[in-house]
Amino acid sequence: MTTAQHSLVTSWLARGNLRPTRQRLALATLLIGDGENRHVTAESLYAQTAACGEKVSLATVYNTLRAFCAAGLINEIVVDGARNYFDTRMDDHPHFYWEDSHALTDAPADEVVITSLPAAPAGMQVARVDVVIRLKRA
Amino acid sequence: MTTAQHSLVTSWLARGNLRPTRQRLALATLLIGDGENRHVTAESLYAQTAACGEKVSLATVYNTLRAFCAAGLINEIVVDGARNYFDTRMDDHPHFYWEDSHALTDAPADEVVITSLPAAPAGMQVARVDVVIRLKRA
DNA sequence: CTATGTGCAAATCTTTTGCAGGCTA
DNA sequence: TAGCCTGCAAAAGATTTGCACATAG
Repeated sequence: MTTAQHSLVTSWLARGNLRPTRQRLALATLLIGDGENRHVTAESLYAQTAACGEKVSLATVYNTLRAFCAAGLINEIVVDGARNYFDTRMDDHPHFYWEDSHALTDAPADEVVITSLPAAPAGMQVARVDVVIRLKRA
Repeated sequence: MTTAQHSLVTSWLARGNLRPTRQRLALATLLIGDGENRHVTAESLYAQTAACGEKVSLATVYNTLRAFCAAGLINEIVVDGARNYFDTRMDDHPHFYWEDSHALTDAPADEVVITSLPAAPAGMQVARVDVVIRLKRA
C-alpha cells in the first residue's frame, strides 16, 4: 500500500466514522485503493486478502462489509439469492449480471434511460430503483 | 377447488410436462387458481397450503417451485438475499419491493418506460431486464 | 410395471452472533 | 482506560439432497 493509498483509505474510513484498524485498511484498500469501482462478495474479497498476504478472518470480512454499508460507504446489490454483492459505487446505476459466471459489472448509465416511473404508493417513497440487465451466453 | 379451476390447473401443469399429483394441483391452484398474479416465497406458499388444509411438505414446496420454474411456468425474482420469490406472471415487468414488510408486488408496467438499453457485450445476450423499485416508509 | 414424485431428516451453504482477548482514541 | 474490533467456533436460516415409499401413465 502506497502512502497516497493510505491517506485516501484512511479518510474514506473517517468519513464513515470507522476506526482505521489493520483489517479495515486492508479491505478498504482492496475496495477503493486504486480508484476503480469494485463489485465483490464476502467470499471474493476474503480470497483477495488471502492472495495478497493479508490475514483477515472471514467473519470480519462479513462484519466489515456490513459496517461499510451501514456507514454509507458502499452499497449492497441483490442479484443472486445465493450470495450478497457489494458495490463501491454509491450512485444509483444499472448493472450487468453475467448469469453463467456470477459476475456483476456496471452497465453504461447513460445508455439506460428510464423515461417515466410510477408514483410511490401512498405513505411510501422510492428508496432506490434497481436495474439489472441479466446476460446469458448468446 | 371447482372443476373449472381443476381443468385450468391441470392444463397449466400439462403445458410444463408435469404430472398432476395431488401436491402439485394444490400448489398450482393456490398460485393460479383464480387467475390473479401471485408473488410467493416457499415459506409463504407452504403457510397457505397449511391454512387451507392441504398437506404438502416444505421440501416438496421448494422442489415444486423449482420444477415450475424449470418448466417455464413461473419466474424467480431476486430482491432479497434472505429468501427467493416466485412470480406467476411470465412477462418481463417491473416490481415494487416493500422493504419494511418484505412484500413484492407488480408495478404498473406502462408507467415504467425504458427508452434505451445498452447493447449486450460481445458473445452475450440479454436474458431479462429486472427493474425493482424499492419502497421505504415515507 | 417403470419412471416420477413425495416426505422426512440430514446435509449444505451463506451469513450472523457470543464471547474472550486485542487495539484505537 | 473505555469502548470499539477481531477471531474463532457455534448458531441460525434458507434451501437442497439421499433414500425409501407412493403414485401417475
